[in-house]
Amino acid sequence: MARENKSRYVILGLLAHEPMTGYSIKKKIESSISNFYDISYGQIYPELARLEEQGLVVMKEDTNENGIVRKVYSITVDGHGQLQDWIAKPVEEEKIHYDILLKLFFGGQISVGENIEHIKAFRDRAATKLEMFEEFEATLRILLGESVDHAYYLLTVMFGKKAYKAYLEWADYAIDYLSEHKNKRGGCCE
Amino acid sequence: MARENKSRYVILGLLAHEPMTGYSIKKKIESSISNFYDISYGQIYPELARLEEQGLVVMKEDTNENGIVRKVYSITVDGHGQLQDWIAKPVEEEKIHYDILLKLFFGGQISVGENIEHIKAFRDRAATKLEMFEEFEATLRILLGESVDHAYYLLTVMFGKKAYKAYLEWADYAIDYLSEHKNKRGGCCE
DNA sequence: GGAGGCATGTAAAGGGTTACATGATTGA
DNA sequence: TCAATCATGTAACCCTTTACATGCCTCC
Repeated sequence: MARENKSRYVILGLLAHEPMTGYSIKKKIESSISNFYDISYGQIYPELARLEEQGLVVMKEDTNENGIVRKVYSITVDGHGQLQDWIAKPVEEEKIHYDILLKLFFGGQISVGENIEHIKAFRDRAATKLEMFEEFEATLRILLGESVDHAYYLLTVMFGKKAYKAYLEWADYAIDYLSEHKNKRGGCCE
Repeated sequence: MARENKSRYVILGLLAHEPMTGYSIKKKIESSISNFYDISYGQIYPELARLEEQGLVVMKEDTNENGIVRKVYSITVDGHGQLQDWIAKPVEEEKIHYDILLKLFFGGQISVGENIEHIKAFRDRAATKLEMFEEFEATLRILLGESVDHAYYLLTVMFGKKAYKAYLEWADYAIDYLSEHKNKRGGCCE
């Protein structure tokens, strides 16, 4: 995590599809991969400037009828090359970095009830996300013929679906488990 | 992610169990929560100094028979209070931040074969981790009576088990899916 | 008139990794 | 003797978030 400057490749990846402004890059990320990736304007604009300097993207000012200027960026051949190199490189090892697990690991420091509340909140979020991914899946399966990209997008959505389904099942299990234990013995902190 | 200085609470959490040196804190993390949390010495030592300055831990120099000094840190009442406050606070929303999903989202930029290779590598890692979690589970179920902490530890292990099982199933599905597509149409980049 | 979206940025601060630096002990 | 483990730290650098700053347009 952190060493590789993913933001630059995500930006290049989106520009490989179509020219965009910094603002639209942000919006696109929010509407597509926000579940797997985050970015802020504080990263996008300086990164676009750097990419331009290095010749990986080119900027064209687009003035509309009202005289408002938008900076539209397009990917160059060099940029495309670096993008492909990055995508083809071996995938970084993944790690589960969830607050819930860290806090649960130290769960003995608070009451069983508080731990259950934490898991319930997690459970609700997982349920919402699962629904969302299921809707995405339905939509995508209809659009599937249109472009090869949709197949890859679908695979990421399927990951989300299967992952959150497992998370939800775990949460139900964990809540049951702790509820039982809470009843069996009074607990140290109840 | 990032705004809350988790490292300080993880350190406090471990010190709540027993006094430790910076070095042993690192080792403990590696042998227990390394799957859910990472830390480096570059974080531990300065953080311990800060915690001491703020009175959340106290340091005692422990000189052994050879005259070697170890700095052993213990948590204070204040430290314990802040630890509990943190654990009791609502859990941060979790996000799936996996390189594999980012690269797969841009999978159309490389060949189907390369994408399959990426997923296979992911699959193998998931299989290894799943096995590891299953072994942890078996060990923990035996030790379960010893301490309340083991129950919470078990829950995090169960999460790992269920998560990686789902990841593994997804990977098998994704490999099949792409293999089929590869055979159906030549693909743009094959 | 005001809210919300479009659009572009900067600056400070914080969190975290990597590399460097050092040195003793222990077991093979 | 050599590698590994115990043990403590610093410095540079990078990535990222948050907050601030600005201004136009459109729709209600």
